[in-house]
Amino acid sequence: MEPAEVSTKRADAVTNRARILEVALSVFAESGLELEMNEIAARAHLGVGTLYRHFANREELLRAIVLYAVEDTLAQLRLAVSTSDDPLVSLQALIAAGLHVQQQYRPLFAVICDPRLAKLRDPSYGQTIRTRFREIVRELIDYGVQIGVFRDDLDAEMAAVTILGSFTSAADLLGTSYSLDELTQRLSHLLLTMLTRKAEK
Amino acid sequence: MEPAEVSTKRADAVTNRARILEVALSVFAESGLELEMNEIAARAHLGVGTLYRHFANREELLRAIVLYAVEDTLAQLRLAVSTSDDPLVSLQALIAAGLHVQQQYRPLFAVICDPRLAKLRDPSYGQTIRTRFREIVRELIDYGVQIGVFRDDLDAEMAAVTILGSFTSAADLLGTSYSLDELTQRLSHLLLTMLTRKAEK
Amino acid sequence: MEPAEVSTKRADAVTNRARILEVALSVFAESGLELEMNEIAARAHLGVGTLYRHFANREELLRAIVLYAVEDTLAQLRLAVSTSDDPLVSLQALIAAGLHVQQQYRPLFAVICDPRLAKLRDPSYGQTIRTRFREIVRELIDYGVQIGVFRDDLDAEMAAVTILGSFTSAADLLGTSYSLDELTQRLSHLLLTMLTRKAEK
Amino acid sequence: MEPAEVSTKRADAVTNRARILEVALSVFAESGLELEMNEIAARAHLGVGTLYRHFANREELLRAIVLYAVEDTLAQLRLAVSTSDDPLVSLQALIAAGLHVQQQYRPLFAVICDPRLAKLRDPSYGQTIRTRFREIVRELIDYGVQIGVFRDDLDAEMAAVTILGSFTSAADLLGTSYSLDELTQRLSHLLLTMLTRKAEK
DNA sequence: CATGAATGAGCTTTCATTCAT
DNA sequence: TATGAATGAAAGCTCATTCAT
Repeated sequence: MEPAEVSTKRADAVTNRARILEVALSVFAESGLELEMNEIAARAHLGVGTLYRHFANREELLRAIVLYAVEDTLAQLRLAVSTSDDPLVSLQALIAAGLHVQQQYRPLFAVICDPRLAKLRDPSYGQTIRTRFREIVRELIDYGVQIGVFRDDLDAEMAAVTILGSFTSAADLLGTSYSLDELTQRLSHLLLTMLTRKAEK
Repeated sequence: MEPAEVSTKRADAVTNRARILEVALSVFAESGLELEMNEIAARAHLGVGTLYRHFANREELLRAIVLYAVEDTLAQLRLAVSTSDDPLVSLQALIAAGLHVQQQYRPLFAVICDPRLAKLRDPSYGQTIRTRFREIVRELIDYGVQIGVFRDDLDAEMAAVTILGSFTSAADLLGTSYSLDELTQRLSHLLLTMLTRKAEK
Repeated sequence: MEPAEVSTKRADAVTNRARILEVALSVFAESGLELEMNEIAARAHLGVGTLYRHFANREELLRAIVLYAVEDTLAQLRLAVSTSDDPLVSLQALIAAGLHVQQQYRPLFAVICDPRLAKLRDPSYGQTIRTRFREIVRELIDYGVQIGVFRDDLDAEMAAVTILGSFTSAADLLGTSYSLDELTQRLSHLLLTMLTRKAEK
Repeated sequence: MEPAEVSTKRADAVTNRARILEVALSVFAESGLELEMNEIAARAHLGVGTLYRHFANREELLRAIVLYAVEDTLAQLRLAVSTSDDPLVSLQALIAAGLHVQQQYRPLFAVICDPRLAKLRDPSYGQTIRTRFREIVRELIDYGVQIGVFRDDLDAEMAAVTILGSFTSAADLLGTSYSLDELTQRLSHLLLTMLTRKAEK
């Protein structure tokens, strides 16, 4: 059925790195930085030696995992933001993406501020990541303020940080009680309410 | 032989448990769930054997640490909230306490959603903690809405979650760039702005 | 019978380092630099963990072994040389000691010129050892020449090297065919013959 | 299909075996018995699989290396000895060859007495090698004594062993301080001095 | 045949836990 | 009762060997 299945071994070799990373990401989602090489090998139906052929050691694999998860998350958030010209629509998409990504890479955000991450990358790496996350949301807010959809009395940087934090805390504190859709609905509603200046008097 | 000595030893034992916990908390703040029994014993100037006299095993010590940190955090947040009848003042105090506690027990919040925590307690424990955190903030919001200080179009539960999340994310994403005071000022201003319905037009 | 046997555990702790070194030396004599931590632990009737309590890692243990064997060998050779004022007697004692030490620390001399030794010690270490070995024999020769017992037309440095080499090669090439005593007798006779100028004509 | 191609392949195969052995010898000269199959394959620009086509396993390769080095060394020593009818000239040539071969196959002599070598060959092999080395030098001495060039009061067997040992120890103990030529000059001078009975008084 | 990716036994090292002192 | 040396299960990593391509 699948033409990729024809050449079993050499083709596998090419895709094995991707397979390992895929498995490693899911193990990471369960165990965080404490993932075990043996477990990844077993789950990928590979010998440990094969793991070490693709990633020289545990650290390098962790680096690859974090890099992948961070970049993928950033990509998902950016994509969500760019789906529409309407900041309100973009925000909703961002929230959906933000909550979704919490499920996908559960321990990622815990790891971003983990002191052990510093050992994996140069110290500036964490700082850079944080800035990149903030900037995505911040640009959306700035744009929304600029075209008059969001209120103009916001500390955009802090608002971006609060929004990002709401993804994690909504998933953590309410994720077991409500569905992802419900959370998305309610968080969208709340953030839209607070970010827009309702017509009053 | 001398009863005075016995009671002294008892007193030492009590003191020891407190000292261990104190030391363990500071080790926890540095290393998270990966803390080592030997390090704690050494820093408490005790033999490991003595450690095991107070905590049957590593798990129990971790449970005690998390319990202590959680209860202390809840107490600090509750105290902050109860400092004033004015929800605006309470909110500011809550934010200051929330940010402060992030520094004090850095890895605690990362750990609350750590899959390994589930092994430490019965599954309902995490749920209970989450509810207790939410309720503190939620009551403040409800009260503020009730007396007309906060806007009445809020999803109080979700707002509570967002506020709690903003503590962690502000500390994580901006903690290295700004002082605790600055963060407190700016986050207070932002949240007050968004939670109150500004008189307009 | 043995009073040392009374206090079983704590006394052992004190002597354990010596026990490990003793076992390690005999394993070293069999396997050279390739000795295995597990084997040493097993032969010393200790858990591996105990090994690592006394020697931080394999390298440190190897360093200790080589240091011990080298110093012990040097001491044995020096002691032998200093047994008598008569260079002829000293030489015989040196030869006996040199052959004996070949049995005791078989792979030691192979290791002294092993490139891996350089990783254990600073590069100058090997050079220093070699000089110290040479000097012991050289001083004996110089003294013997000085008091007219050895012939005066010798390259003392090279003669020292040749004598040292004869210990290893005699043990290697003839050690399986003759007893240590026989080798000592014959090598002594040969070297005395060659180092002294027989009255002739 | 084409016989020409077959023979080409055959020729390649033969060349390959020689190339592998050549590479293996140089790796052996650097790393001794610890040589790695991958490194040899890489340095020979071959896949490991091809290595295993020529040598069934690591042991067999080691056997081939040692066999080659030993036979080559024996051949070089024999050739040196047979260059002249004059034992004095032969001895000088032997010394030059002996020191040269130390550089060429540095770890070979260390390995000859390595306990692990015993596993590579039947126990008699080492014995046989040792005898063959000894006999080369011994015959030279016997001949020299016979024609009155060397003194007649020598234990020829032990003298042979001492001469062989001087090659290794001169290379080990002085090889880093002097050139090969210098060592050859000085060792020749020393051994000639000691082996000949100087005309005196 | 040549290849080199895959394999896994085996080695070093760590650290929670025990127990003789 | 406090101590910390001893323990060994378990984790990371290497490298000789196999086998599908």
